[in-house]
Order: sequence, then C-alpha cells, then structure tokens
Amino acid sequence: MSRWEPNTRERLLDAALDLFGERGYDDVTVAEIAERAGLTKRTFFRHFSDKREVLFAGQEPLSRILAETIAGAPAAATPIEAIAAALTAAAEAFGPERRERGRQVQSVVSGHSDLRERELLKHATLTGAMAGALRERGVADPAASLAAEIGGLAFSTGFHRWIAPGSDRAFAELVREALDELVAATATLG
Amino acid sequence: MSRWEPNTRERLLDAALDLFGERGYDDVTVAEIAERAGLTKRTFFRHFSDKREVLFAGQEPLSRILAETIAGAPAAATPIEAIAAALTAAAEAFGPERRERGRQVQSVVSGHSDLRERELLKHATLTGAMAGALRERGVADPAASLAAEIGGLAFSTGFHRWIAPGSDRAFAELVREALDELVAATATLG
DNA sequence: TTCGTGATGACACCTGGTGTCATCACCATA
DNA sequence: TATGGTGATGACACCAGGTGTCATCACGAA
Repeated sequence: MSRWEPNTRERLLDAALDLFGERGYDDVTVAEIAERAGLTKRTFFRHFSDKREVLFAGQEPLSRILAETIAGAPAAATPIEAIAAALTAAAEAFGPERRERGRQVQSVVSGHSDLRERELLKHATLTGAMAGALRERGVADPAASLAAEIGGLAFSTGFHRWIAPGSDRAFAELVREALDELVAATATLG
Repeated sequence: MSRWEPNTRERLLDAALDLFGERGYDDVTVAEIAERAGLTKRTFFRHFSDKREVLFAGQEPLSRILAETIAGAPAAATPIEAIAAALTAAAEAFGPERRERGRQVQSVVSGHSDLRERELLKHATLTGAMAGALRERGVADPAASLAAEIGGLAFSTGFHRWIAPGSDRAFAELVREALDELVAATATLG
C-alpha cells in the first residue's frame, strides 16, 4: 500500500462532478470537493490550476492530435481534407464510455458564464492549433484561420449532437457529418 | 456642484488603464484603481461586474447594432451581404478617436489568459447575435452559424489591422476588406 | 420644510488562489 | 540495516476579488 490512496486526480474529478450535480457549481467550495476526495484544498490546486479547470481536464492531448494529424496529412490534401482527418482522429479518442461524463460536464458548464468562458478558451486553443498546423503546411492566412474555424464549428456541433439525449452514433461520425454540412453551406452564403 | 465628481465610470476606466499601463494588470488591485479615481472598491464593483470588465465596457451596444442591421437588411440580401452591412454599421461606431484606447486595451488584454477569456466571451456574444439575427431571417442553421463566424473573424481581423502601428485607415474599411478576403478564401478550402 | 431617492462610503465576510514549511512513505545506495 | 534523497501531501497564514448590508447625504419634488 502506498501512503496515499491512488488516483488523486480522478477522485477529485468525481467528487467535483458529484457535488456540482447535487448543489450547482458555485454553491460548492473547493474545500468541499477536496474534503469529499479525502484531501485538502491545497492539494486540489496542485492538480488543477483553478476551480474551473477540473471540468476541462483531459482536453490537453486534443490540440496535439489535431496538429499532428494535419501535419501528417498527404501533401496533396486540401485544407478541408486535412481538417477532416484531424477531426476524425481527435474524435476517435472519445469512445462511448466518455459520453455520459460529457453530458454531466456540459450540463454544468452550459449554465455558467464563468465556465462558458473557459470553454471558449479551450475551443480557441483547438482552432488555434489547427490554424497553426495549416499555416505550417503553407496555407495562407485568411484560408488557414477560416478552415480552422470551420473545423471548430464542426467539432462543437458534432459534440452537442453526440451528447444529445438518445444519441447513440459515434462522435467521429457526427463530426464528419457536421463538417460536410458546413462545407456544403459554404456555397449558400453569398 | 453635485455631491460627487461626475463621470464616475470614465474616471474608473481612465484610472484602470493608467495603472495597468504602469504596473501591469495583476499588479494592480481594484482598491488602487478606485482610490486613484477618488472612490472605493465597493463603488468600482457597482459600475463594473468584475475587474476584467473595465477593459471591455462599451461593447454592449455592438450586439444590438449588429442584430438590428441584419434584421433590417433587404429581404433579397444574402447572408454575407447582411453580415457585411452589419459589420459596416458596427465599425462606423469606432471613430479614429477610439483607436488609441483600443491599442491600450489590446496591449493589456493580449498577454493575459484571464483577459483573453473575457475577450473570447465578448466575441462569442457578437457572433451569437449575428447568428441569431440571421436565423430570424430564415437562414438555416449551419449557414447562419458559419456566416456569423466569418463575420466575427472579419471583425477581429479588421480590428487588429486598425490598431496596428502606423495604421490610419478607417475601421469599417478594414473590416470590409477582411470580409472580402474571407469570402474569397472560401473557394480555396477544398 | 419634509420626504423619498440614488449614489456612495464603511465594514464585515466568504472564497479562490498562493507561498512556505513540515511531514512521511518510498526508493536507492552503501 | 542504516541513511539520505524525493515527491506528494497537510497545515497555516495570507492576499485579493467579490458581495451583503447599513449608514450617509446631496438633490429634487411636493
């Protein structure tokens, strides 16, 4: 046996989601989360940089996957093709076992301005990673930002459909569908 | 003479920008800002909902202008035409006298994660207003969100060019140019 | 004169977040 | 076995953002 119980981060995450579900995000203090996990406030902040971050942990690898997939796409691939490959690769990291937690997190986040802000920052990080990787491929700049923005929109749309009640299709499939719709819509704008 | 000096909000805003410029955003406390304006911390929070908000005040009318202009666009206008009209109307509210303050604010915001978050929230509010107004016009949803996102990108791009050192062209003109470039880029994506 | 109103000050309070030091299981090495 | 280093944690003090609440006081209306 080790000195402390293992899986500290996971215990904190579970405690936080439980408490947020019971009493709402801002009626729960960090000290309470830590206490339920058998830890102290100070330890919470050693694992999460702030109270919001506990709801967004685990998104760090996504940027990497997106950027690497775009970088590794065939030289002949168009920006949208590269984005499509990247979104597929990223979405495949979300198996059905993550759907329920996605629902829980989203239901807490969606009602809270503070948390919406953090969500937008994460979203911007993803689109920024995509845009940067496209520029590395030589895509010039209005096009790179635009393609990345479309990719971000597809990701969000797909995510919301994925966690919608009754949904049982794969995340990757839904994202691809959303991207196709967006590309088709491109022709109707102007 | 009134009991208190007038222009409370403006005095707080000036004090905040001065102090942020002198010592940086997080080495300045709200109490110090209030003190320089001859007020107290409590009064600061009566005028701004939080410390960050002092840097983003005055953006409230923009959403309204965008939405109303889109709503009032000719029935035959395409989504991009409606967006273009809205962006022009909004950008015309930014005369050259606001450019220097724009630079100050942006230089404080750009280095700070907390402030970037708030900026993203404001940005999302603007694109949300545009997307909503387009839907009211009967634009179906992938297209409405996409057009709004393009509008948001044009606005940001134009803004950054407007405050760039040496820039002397009108904000509205720069935004229109950015929008044109984005629409052209649409055809190159793939 | 009187009364209501609105903006402010004063003050206590909570909570998120940080700096710092002590503690103690674990591990490597002698 | 002994010894010393390391890493995660606890304990504790502290700061700053933000809020609730009550008192104050100029101003305008009646």
